[in-house]
Amino acid sequence: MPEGPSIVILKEAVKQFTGKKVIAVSGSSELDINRLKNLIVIDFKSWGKHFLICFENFTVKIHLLMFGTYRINERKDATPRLSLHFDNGELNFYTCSIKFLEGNINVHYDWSADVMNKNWDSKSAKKKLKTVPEQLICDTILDQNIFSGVGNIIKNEVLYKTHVHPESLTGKIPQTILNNIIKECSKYSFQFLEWKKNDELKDHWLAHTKRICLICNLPLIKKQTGLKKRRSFFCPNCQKLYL
DNA sequence: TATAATGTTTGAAC
DNA sequence: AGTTCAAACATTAT
Repeated sequence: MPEGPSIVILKEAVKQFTGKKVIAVSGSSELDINRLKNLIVIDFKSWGKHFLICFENFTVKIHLLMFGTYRINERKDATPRLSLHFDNGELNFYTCSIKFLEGNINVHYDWSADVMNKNWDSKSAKKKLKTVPEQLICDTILDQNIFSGVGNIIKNEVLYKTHVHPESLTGKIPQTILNNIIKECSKYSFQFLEWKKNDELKDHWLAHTKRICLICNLPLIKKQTGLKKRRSFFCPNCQKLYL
């Protein structure tokens, strides 16, 4: 379900509750979620895959992990982890991780790391890349402190589009190529957003889950790569291995 | 039907 | 002490 763009869709979908008071709270969360009752939602934000419900003195951080879902003004046939009721509707979250972040939200996040944030800073990402030259690029791209919001699908597509082998060493990739990877991580996330909204995301996949390279017609390799051991789909012929 | 997958944290084991 | 790795949390498409 959730890479960064999916959380942006969620954020846009709940705008109707901004400025509204929470009139009822329920859910299976182990946290003291009753503290939300009668509080006013100041804002909804996101940082990569984190969905943030901001109140005056603290923020609720929701992470959908791999299988999390939500419903707006609807319910699933399951117990919500968190359910918020407003006078104009309800917001239900299922199978997610919930945490409280105390105080000013800006203290908790580096907004420049989020590839979809207006403060996204590619130069800052570039500096961070320089600190991990020995790391495989497939792991580096999934590092949420560098490319917050980028998930495994985006990783595979960006590496295919930039012709870089996922097992390349970050520090051995030429600067121009690295710049292109950084740019694509953000650019592809916004394309992902539009395609997802139109329910046509999979139609645009060039490498992810694919078997044949569109460029050379040879079979793509499917392999768990890097320390993160996430699956990569790549063409060893068209994607250069930098070592 | 069994498997694997858009993810992350935690804590045991080494 | 640093690393590596499995477990845990589930759900759903193939």
